[in-house]
Amino acid sequence: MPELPEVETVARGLHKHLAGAKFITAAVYWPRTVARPAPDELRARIAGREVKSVGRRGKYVVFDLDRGYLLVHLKMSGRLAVVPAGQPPDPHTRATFDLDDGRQLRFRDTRRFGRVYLVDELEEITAPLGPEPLADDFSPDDFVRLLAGRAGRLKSLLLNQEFLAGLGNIYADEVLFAAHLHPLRRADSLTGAEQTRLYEAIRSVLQRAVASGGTTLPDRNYLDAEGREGAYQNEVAVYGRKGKPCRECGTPIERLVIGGRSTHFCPRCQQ
DNA sequence: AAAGCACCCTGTACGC
DNA sequence: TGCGTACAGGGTGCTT
Repeated sequence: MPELPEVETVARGLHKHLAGAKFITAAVYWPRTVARPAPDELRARIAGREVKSVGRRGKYVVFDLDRGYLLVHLKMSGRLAVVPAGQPPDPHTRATFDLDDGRQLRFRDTRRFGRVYLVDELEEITAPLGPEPLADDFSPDDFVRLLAGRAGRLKSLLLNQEFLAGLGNIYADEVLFAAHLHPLRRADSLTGAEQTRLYEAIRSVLQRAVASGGTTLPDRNYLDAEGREGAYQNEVAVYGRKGKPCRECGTPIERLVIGGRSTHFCPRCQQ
């Protein structure tokens, strides 16, 4: 499931291959994949657009074009890859973008939840997003201010992209374990020390996961732009480990559902 | 502000 | 072996 570290890894891989490349046309095989504008209009407007750089905002892959932005949200199963000219089509391809050198950017997405956007201004899509947790200027004080007045459960809050951009179900659970905080804790009940611990956990878990190239679980729903697996699955402490011993204290990991999302935690380490 | 839920989808795990 | 069903996930939109 692509979250911040996976999207970051994909964006870096794409930047390597696409910086300076020029689109000539696009094809849309599943119309709903293109959220805006209409698929026909996207095809017309992408022609001649050059990729200045590829980056990330929250869980969106952002193609910074010479005019406007192409954004892709991978959701559950989306994958982006650049393939050589003439490569035979593969299953679940929802949209393709032809480059003027013959190569092709492909968007595959088995579950069809992923979305593509072509907009003039980045903010048209990213305005509701909270801050970037790994930004250099995201300070502990910023985080404390963000928490102020939040009465919800920590797990739900971490998943809220308007609170903080980029965490998904896996890393939210990993962050709470690293911070030794119970997922059902109310955000406004944290002591100063706990707020700091949570801030540090968010930063360190995400940094380590980016350094590992993300998490590829056994379902292999995530592969980077080059088709490689991540390595952070080897460091996962709680996610998907229900019943297995906590790596710190040996207590069996428990699972409960919060806000409709499965949540994994150590009942001893996260009181 | 927060919580709960249906919805969008499909591959997979499970029970019979 | 083969079938049907439940479930997982991120995000949106709706209701309470």
